[in-house]
Amino acid sequence: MNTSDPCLQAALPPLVIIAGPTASGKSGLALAVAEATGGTVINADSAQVYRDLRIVSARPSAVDEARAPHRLYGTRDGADPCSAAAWAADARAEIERVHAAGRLPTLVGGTGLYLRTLLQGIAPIPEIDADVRATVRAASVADNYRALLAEDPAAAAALRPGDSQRVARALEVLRSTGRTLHAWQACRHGGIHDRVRIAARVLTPPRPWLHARCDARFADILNGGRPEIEKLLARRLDPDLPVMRAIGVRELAGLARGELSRDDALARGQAATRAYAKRQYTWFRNQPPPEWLRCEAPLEGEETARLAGDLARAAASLQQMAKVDRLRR
RNA sequence: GCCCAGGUAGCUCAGUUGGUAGAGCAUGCGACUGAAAAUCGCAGUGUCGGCGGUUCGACCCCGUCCCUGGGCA
Repeated sequence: MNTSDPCLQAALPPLVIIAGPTASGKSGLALAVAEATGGTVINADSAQVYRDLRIVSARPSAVDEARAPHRLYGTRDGADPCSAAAWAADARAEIERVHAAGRLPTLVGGTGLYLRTLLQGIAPIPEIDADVRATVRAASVADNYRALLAEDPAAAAALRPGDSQRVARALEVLRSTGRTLHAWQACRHGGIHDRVRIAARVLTPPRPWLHARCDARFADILNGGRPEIEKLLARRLDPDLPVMRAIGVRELAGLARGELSRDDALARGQAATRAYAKRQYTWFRNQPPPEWLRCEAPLEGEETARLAGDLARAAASLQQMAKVDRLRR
């Protein structure tokens, strides 16, 4: 398909994207858009995909979910780790399904890497051999870095010696596939950015406002999340699994085991939430394309409804263009 | 009232046999190609409790006062 043809481009189906830091009001905005358009909300958050974390990941409530269709929330078992590529494949399928039903998909979430993988694609690296992975992940960063220096010096030179995650990834890709990560990354597969028309908003509210919301949210999680954490702990999952590393899990687990006081658990969880929000500000400030519009106003009062109206209108005009184009043909 | 231990970065604390100070966390900035709520990198800040003394020089030694915690009464 020649996507440089303006008529064909206009026929591309619309996609709303809402991104931004945690606790910025994304979910409420997505719900408002879905209600205004009869659309479907699709999760783009790496922790909200896990069934085990409803309260701790601040997933939309059952009441919210009843107001509009929600997809990819709590669909994955904690023992089954998600990944950027796995999520992108799921999201792609959901978006196609929603478009096939003639509805508007609204992607909402704070995991920048997931959104970028969906839109731009990712290197087509095969699954890592389980034994290779287990060996690499069990070793210390220092040992892995030393090994990488010997096995793939170029990769080692490009990474910081303390970057445990990336050092391990580079090493396990090389050992499992026989090719370097750099070689794999020469191409990207699966991106859908040229198959949809996007209306995107990045929420970047004032930092003090967001910090207050982060603190209040974690206080709620601490109060309400204990049963959920006890169930999760009873599963005795590998502590390196993503579910176990989600913000709040370590703090609530420490409290449940009596290793942390309530005040310490609260302070640590709030700090972790704020630090995470900071990383998201940095990502969304610098990574998305310039046509993703920013919204710096705090989402409170009428602001959510107003922004939702904007997005619904933007999506409607994209949809209208596609319909007119189909009639012409 | 007496005795003891302390008062150093926003917080918790380290330190200097006397040469004006440092880590973790927090905060800010940044990176980010398959566990990303992950994993990393960089940066700033101090009247070292007040006042006085000794000294070429005090955060460190001496005196005194204030404050905090503990003990005794």
